[in-house]
Amino acid sequence: MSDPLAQSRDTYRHGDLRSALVSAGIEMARAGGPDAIVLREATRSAGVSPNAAYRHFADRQALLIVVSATAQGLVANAMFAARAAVVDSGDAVADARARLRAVGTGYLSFARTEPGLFRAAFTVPDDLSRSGDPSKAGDAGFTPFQVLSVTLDELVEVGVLPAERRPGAELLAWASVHGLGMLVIDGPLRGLTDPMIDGSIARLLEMVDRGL
Amino acid sequence: MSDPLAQSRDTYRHGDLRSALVSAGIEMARAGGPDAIVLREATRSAGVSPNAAYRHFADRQALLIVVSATAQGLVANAMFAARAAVVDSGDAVADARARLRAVGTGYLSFARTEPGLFRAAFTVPDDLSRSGDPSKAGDAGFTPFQVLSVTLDELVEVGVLPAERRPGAELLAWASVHGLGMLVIDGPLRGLTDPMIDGSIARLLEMVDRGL
DNA sequence: TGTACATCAGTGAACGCGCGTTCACTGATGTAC
DNA sequence: TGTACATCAGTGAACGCGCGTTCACTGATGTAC
Repeated sequence: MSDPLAQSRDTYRHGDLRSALVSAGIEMARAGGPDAIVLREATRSAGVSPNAAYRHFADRQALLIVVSATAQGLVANAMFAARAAVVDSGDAVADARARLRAVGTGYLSFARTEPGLFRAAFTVPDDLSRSGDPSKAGDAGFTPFQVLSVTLDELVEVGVLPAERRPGAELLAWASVHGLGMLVIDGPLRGLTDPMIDGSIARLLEMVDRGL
Repeated sequence: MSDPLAQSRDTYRHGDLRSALVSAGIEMARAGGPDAIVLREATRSAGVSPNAAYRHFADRQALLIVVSATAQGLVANAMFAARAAVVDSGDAVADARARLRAVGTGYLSFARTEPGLFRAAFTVPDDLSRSGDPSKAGDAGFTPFQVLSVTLDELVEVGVLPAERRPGAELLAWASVHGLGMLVIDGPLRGLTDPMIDGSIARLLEMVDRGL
């Protein structure tokens, strides 16, 4: 538009096709979850021929994995932001517990406002062995798992969580919150009203706090 | 084979095409989850033309809903059986708690041994308003939700669970266990070894028991 | 008991669809001399 | 500074695929008289 030299080269030498495809994938996932990620559609919205995608991804699955990792980064952002929004009360114990609740709330808010991305993030072939993988980190550089981890560490430091119960505690907290998310966005609890969901979240987080 | 009159009539007047399609759907879901349920494949395995399905189901989605309900019945069976397998110790309190753990264990055993059916059961458009729907009941006539409910009721009767915490307790227990199941079969915890999973299940159920 | 007939569970053929992926290619770019 | 050339990100065309769904139909069955 501004550069007279750049004419029929808009698609040739796209510039950053890889990330354009990932962005398109994210938008498709947002709208319909991981199954809605369509390779051809991604190339279409990048203004490129269908097979151009194969310069950057081995196949559809490869794109899907990157989109999933990116979505995990977005979840991490939401968790991190919710954590950061907890204001210091001066009571270290209360604050640490409030931060754990905030992390859970952030996770579930994300699930509810972006169910498609949530499912894309956590419903794709890939395992915990890579849960520290930087590709899944958000802006702050943490993965969802790591945000939860540091929050639990603080509970130990502050003396709320006995050190011997700390190992593996991520799984317990994560499972509870994740299950509620899945039941609510994709499962049999889909019919719950917002206030009912809010109430359930609060009670669930209480249960985790008490039971950890 | 035995009846000489029944020759070219094997497909004409199939007899019970509807349930043959549901059975085929169950097998497909078993192998690959709800997305693997293919209408044409169901008619193929029933030995019938593709459009014959439309005599019994409005569309693919209608079959899917029935298959999902059937799968929920199978989950209910697993939960009920696990519950029934708890032997009376004479200590009513201990027994009630053991039954809750058994229900959770049964649920997660099902998830692990039949991940495809598990996902078909709980990942399909349908909501809690129908969670008492008989179509989702197993052999004993209970839905998964109902098996959990009666088990929680017993905890109240026995005095373990304060009555004021009873309402909505299903959601808390269900969410925790469901989340672990999803993370393990379909999510980032897929890489966990069986012993690790067993350990997590035990700890999760402890947490629920303590936190409810 | 026998016959006419309505019912309705199945057939056969076709539709439009869009997907993922492969092939041999082209031509703009950056690099070595 | 200019030229030859290798690189490699894109093109264009095609493939095979199987899906869900609709249409007008047929003929076995059960029912009414």
